[in-house]
Parts: sequence; structure tokens; C-alpha cells
Amino acid sequence: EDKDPACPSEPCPTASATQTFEWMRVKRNPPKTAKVSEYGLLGQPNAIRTNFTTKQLTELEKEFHFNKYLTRARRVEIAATLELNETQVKIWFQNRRMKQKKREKEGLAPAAASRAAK
Amino acid sequence: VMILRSRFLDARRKRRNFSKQATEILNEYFYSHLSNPYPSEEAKEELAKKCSITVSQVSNWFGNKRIRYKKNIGKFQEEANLYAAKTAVTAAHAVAAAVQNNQTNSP
DNA sequence: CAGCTATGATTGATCGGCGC
DNA sequence: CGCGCCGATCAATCATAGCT
Repeated sequence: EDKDPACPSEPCPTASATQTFEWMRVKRNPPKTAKVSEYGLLGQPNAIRTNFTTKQLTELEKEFHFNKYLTRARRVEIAATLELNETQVKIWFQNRRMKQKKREKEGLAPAAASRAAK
Repeated sequence: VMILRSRFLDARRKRRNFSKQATEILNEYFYSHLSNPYPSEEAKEELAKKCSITVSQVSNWFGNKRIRYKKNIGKFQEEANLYAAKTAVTAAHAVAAAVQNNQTNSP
């Protein structure tokens, strides 16, 4: 069960046409950041990317500089204050930590590169 | 809801296109690994060095390339054939073999 | 110079794997 | 068994580069 699902017996409809591999078929499930209660009908939740306001981002950023990690209590507090789900706050911190790490990495690479170049 | 897009003009968003050679190298890798265009961290570092760009930029390039390719495969068909012909590699098998850490065939 | 497309970067959110 | 985190990726969008 660890081999490609397609390779041998393939009709190959259009001659040399590049086949459609699995990664091209991958589809992400829509965000479940919903608050279904607001719709009566389980209609479409917030099946879209939430756009945080400048105010929310400023507040999250401030909290991040205070603590890179959140406690359950803090998360609940912030979510309520910014009118976001606890999940959104949690995710924001995780993405923020990754961003921080990426910046640190990009910040040291050049230094090592210039040293090596010298 | 006003346009809260106050992205304060991300100064960092001053983009510059990559050099022709860099794009050439990235495309060669992409199309020679079309069955699984997901370079490992090591491969990304090597590509970054060859292209004189950062690893993050290599990641961004592959991320954008994969999404845009599958969004409209037809639009890239010409490009795909071009690089496919230019690079006759057993990459697809190499990738499968790598996952298996076992070699069953050699060029 | 306007208009449209190509492309690099950003980011909220998902996916699979880990550890507890 | 579920939860938070990590690392990678997705997917939509932003803003600019570049060609017509």
C-alpha cells in the first residue's frame, strides 16, 4: 500500500500529455471557523479566510511580545476581547511563532554568508 | 466595513523577479519532478544556492508554482513539454525510491 | 500612459506527525 | 482519545514588475 496508484496499465489518452498526479488533485477542506448559530440554516459558515482588523492584529502582536505562548485562560480572554474564536487566536500564535523563527533564521543566514564570503 | 487593508505598505513587499537562470533552474527541478514537486529541505538549500536566493524564496516559488500549475494545467502544458524534453531524468523513480530508502533500479 | 497578465510575498487556516 | 505545537503546505489575495 505504499506504491503509486497509477503507473502500469494507463490508457494514456492524449499521447505524451503529462498525467495528473495526486498532488494536483489535493483539495483542502474549507475553514470551519464558523459560528453556525448566526445562520439558522447550517448554510455556509465562514468558508473563507478571515481578515483580521488592524486593531485585532495590534492587540495580538502586543500579547505576543509579552508571551510567545498562550495559557488557556489568556486565550479565552483575548478571544473574547477581540471577538475571535479561541482557535483563531491559537492559530494566530502558532503562525506568529513560525514567522518569528523564519525571520531569525533569515536574519542569521546573511551574517554567516558574509563571513564565508570573506 | 472599510478597507482595513492598512498594510502600511509593507516595505518588504518590494518584489524583484528572479534572474532568468534562477527561474530556469527552478523550472527544471519542478518539471523533472512533476510527479512529486516537493523538494526536501536539503534540496531547497541546494536550489537556493544555485539560484542565489533564500530557502524561503525557493519554498515560495514551489508553493506558487504548484498551486498555479494545478489551477490551470493547460496553461503550463507548453512549458511542461519544453522542460520535459530538456531534462530526461529518472527523477520520478528516484523520488519513489527515496521514500523507500531502497533501490530497485539504476540508470 | 493605460490595461492586463505574470509573479514574489504574505497569511489565515488545513494536514499529518509527535508528545503528553 | 483528544489537545496543542511544529513544519510544511494550501489557497486566496496583495502589490508590483513587465509586456502589449
